[in-house]
Amino acid sequence: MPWPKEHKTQTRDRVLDAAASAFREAGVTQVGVGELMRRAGLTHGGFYAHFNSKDELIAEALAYAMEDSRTNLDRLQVGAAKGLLEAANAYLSSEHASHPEMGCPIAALGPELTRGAPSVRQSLSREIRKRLDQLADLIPHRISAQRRRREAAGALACMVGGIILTRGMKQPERAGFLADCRAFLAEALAPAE
Amino acid sequence: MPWPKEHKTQTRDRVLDAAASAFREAGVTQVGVGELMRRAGLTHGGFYAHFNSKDELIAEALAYAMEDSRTNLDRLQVGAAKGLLEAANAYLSSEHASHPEMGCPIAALGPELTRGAPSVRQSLSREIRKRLDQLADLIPHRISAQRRRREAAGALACMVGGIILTRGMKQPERAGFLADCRAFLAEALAPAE
DNA sequence: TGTACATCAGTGAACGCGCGTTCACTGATGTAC
DNA sequence: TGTACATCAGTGAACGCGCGTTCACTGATGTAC
Repeated sequence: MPWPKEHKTQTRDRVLDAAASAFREAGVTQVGVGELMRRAGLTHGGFYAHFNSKDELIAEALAYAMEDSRTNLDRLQVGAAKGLLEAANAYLSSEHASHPEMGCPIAALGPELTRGAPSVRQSLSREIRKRLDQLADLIPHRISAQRRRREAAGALACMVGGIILTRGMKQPERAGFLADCRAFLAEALAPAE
Repeated sequence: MPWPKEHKTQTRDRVLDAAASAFREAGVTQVGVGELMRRAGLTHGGFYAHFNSKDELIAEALAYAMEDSRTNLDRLQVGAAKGLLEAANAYLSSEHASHPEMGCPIAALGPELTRGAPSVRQSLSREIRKRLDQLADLIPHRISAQRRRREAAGALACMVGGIILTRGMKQPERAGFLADCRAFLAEALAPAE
């Protein structure tokens, strides 16, 4: 083993990290393999020593970005989410709206990923299910499972749609719209918790 | 005037119509000028007699698609929307989820358009504002304007996010998730109307 | 009514460019002696 | 300790391809006589 054993893994992770950011920032189709390798400090030719195809990278970068965005959103409320509404409030923040490259990949790339390769769609559906389960788990377990599932669905839809719409608006309107989304959810989720 | 005066307008509309469908189906970056002209029964070279650039077409196709999707969604509930909840139910339908090419362009292309040219972003923000106003207008006017605005915001976020998430899921899970979103909104909007 | 003409919608070759992928290679590394 | 070596992570030229855009042209059309 002529190289330190972790060396290749570390390089691969650097590419994955660069991809997760760049994709969320500029879109999956707009960012090329060459650009990603450059961001990772390498040249384009080495890419295929780490991934079989760009599609394989996209599928993996999605899972990586989901984990990354969860960490970043948790940090926004200093400490892990105590409830569904707190998680939604951190998600529906101006910080999140203005930093897609650190945020939720479903909001940044959802529709584009839906049109992607089967492996990408597979990864997307798994990540959505995971996120829904995580959110449902933030609701007190004395509430019925059916109701928890429904509230998680409605809240996640509102969160993803809210951030996407905010990013489509001009600056002065954004904060008010986000506040409206948060207030809407606060009222919708109030009776259940 | 060697050609019928409406001839050029009609051709232009055919390109616009083809673009509105193709973009929503496959994404703005994935559909080329050549493909669009082919769908309109023409060759690629003629494109620039009708539009200054692909970006200009995208901006116009967005407005065209918004109008088209409103017509299609109205048809889903046979006759115009009587209230915000009815509009949301038509929007959060399996038909809409499985036919992006006829549906809401924000759900199909939102994030991609946000990264587009200034003219595209301009068009997007105008269309979002318009849609919000239309939805707020579906709420009885005895309700305060502030509350109507808030409910329109929350509902549209939930609608857009709901369809995007549904499209990211595998087939067996979709119907249940859509039903959850509709039930969530039915409860959230109930007290206000 | 029939013909010559000016208009201009649409054609298709060509442009420079960047994409994803392949592959023969280079050269930094840890190991063996 | 010092040197020769095998390994393999990373390099960069090359591939075929499709993109958005330009432009000299063709040919269908309504009009003028």
